[in-house]
Amino acid sequence: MYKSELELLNKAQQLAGMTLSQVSKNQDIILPTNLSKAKGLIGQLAENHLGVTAPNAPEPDFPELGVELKTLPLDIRGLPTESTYICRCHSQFEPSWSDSRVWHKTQRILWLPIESGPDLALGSRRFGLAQLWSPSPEQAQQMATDWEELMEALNCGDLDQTGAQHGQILQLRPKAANSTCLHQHVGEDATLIASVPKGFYFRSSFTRSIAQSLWKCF
Amino acid sequence: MYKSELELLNKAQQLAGMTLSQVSKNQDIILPTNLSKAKGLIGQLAENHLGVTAPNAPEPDFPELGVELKTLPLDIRGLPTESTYICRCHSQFEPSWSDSRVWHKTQRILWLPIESGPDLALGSRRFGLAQLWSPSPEQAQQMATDWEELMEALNCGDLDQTGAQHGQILQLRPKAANSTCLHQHVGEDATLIASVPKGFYFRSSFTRSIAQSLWKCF
DNA sequence: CAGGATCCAGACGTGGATCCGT
DNA sequence: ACGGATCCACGTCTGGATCCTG
Repeated sequence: MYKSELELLNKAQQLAGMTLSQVSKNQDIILPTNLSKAKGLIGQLAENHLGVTAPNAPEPDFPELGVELKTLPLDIRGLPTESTYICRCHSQFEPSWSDSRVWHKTQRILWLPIESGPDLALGSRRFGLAQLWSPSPEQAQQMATDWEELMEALNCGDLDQTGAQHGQILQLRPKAANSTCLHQHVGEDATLIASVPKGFYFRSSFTRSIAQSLWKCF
Repeated sequence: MYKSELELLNKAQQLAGMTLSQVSKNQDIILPTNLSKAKGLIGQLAENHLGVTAPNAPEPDFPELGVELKTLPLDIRGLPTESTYICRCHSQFEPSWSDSRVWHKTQRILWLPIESGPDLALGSRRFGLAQLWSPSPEQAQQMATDWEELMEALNCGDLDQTGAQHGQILQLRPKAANSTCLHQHVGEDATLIASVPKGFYFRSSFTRSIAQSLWKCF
């Protein structure tokens, strides 16, 4: 659909200053009073605006450009307070970092800021100025290290070493309908290990540093 | 749910003589004028009547008994005119016939006859007398041979040898939303092969022979 | 009329994230 | 404020088979 990153960026930057009320009206969508029962709504409004064709695919949102779209909720200080979901962790069939889903999803990201906070009515929240981003070489190196350590711990069955405490940039967190869900995976010695399904996330400390590097000039 | 085959059989035989109108009314379901846009309807009415709990599971409909439910449409002569779907063919992770899904689905079948034919209004079609069935030793042997030949051809990439012409009892046929769907599978030398997703079926000639052996005495 | 093509309902899985107790 | 727990939308897959054309 998009022929270049610039075309995509221009389209995304159209949203700057628009409220969720305006954007949802354009799409004939009625906003709920809060996000508790519609946690992915803002991301989907953004996807709709940009014409993402295969929202649920295990590839970047814009496969032809290799670009992934992420909304980035910012509090009144202009900083993210939450971690950012990247993708599921399956632990199997991922031989190396450079073939991993995490890497493919994070090579090139279109960050779309959105005002957030418990006291801010949904309809009046405004989008900010979208920006394209890639990890710096140092960041990419640290992500690789985090990923390899977490994957090795998983594959060895050291579930102790896979908690949300581990990893400097990446962390593993539960990713399931609820804590009763179990996912089986195969350990190094072919034993079966059951645990709650997990996903890779950017730590909120990392998304905070990204927000500062991108928008501190304003 | 059912404690014995006999209990299940009794429940299924309650349907004998009942029309689709009656059965669908009991379930508050409105019949369409024909099956072209609801091809699985009769099977679902039967499942509902018998209280099948996990209709989409890759196991028999009554796991505690190892029994699979199949409706069997019979024309005015009392013979099936169509093949009977068994299960999908994935070609991988199925080391032997006795561990195969085909075998697990066909060891023990509860056949539920239903009147059929293009000139017979849906609502007036009647169920027949349900009967339990297992393949004879000779039939089981032929099914094993068919399965092994088809699976080997698939795994060698000899797609020519996997058409609906092949197999005396079993046959492979397309099983997909449409012919544009592709399924990747891994050949013996780890090459990737793409083809339309396929399913295992009983040939109509085989279901005809079953119908005769079961009901010729009436 | 054999064999390839197709259709629906409902379960399941993935991507979208935020919620909320300690 | 950390980190475990949870919620929605919707695309995909599976099981239910019959349709339909050469």
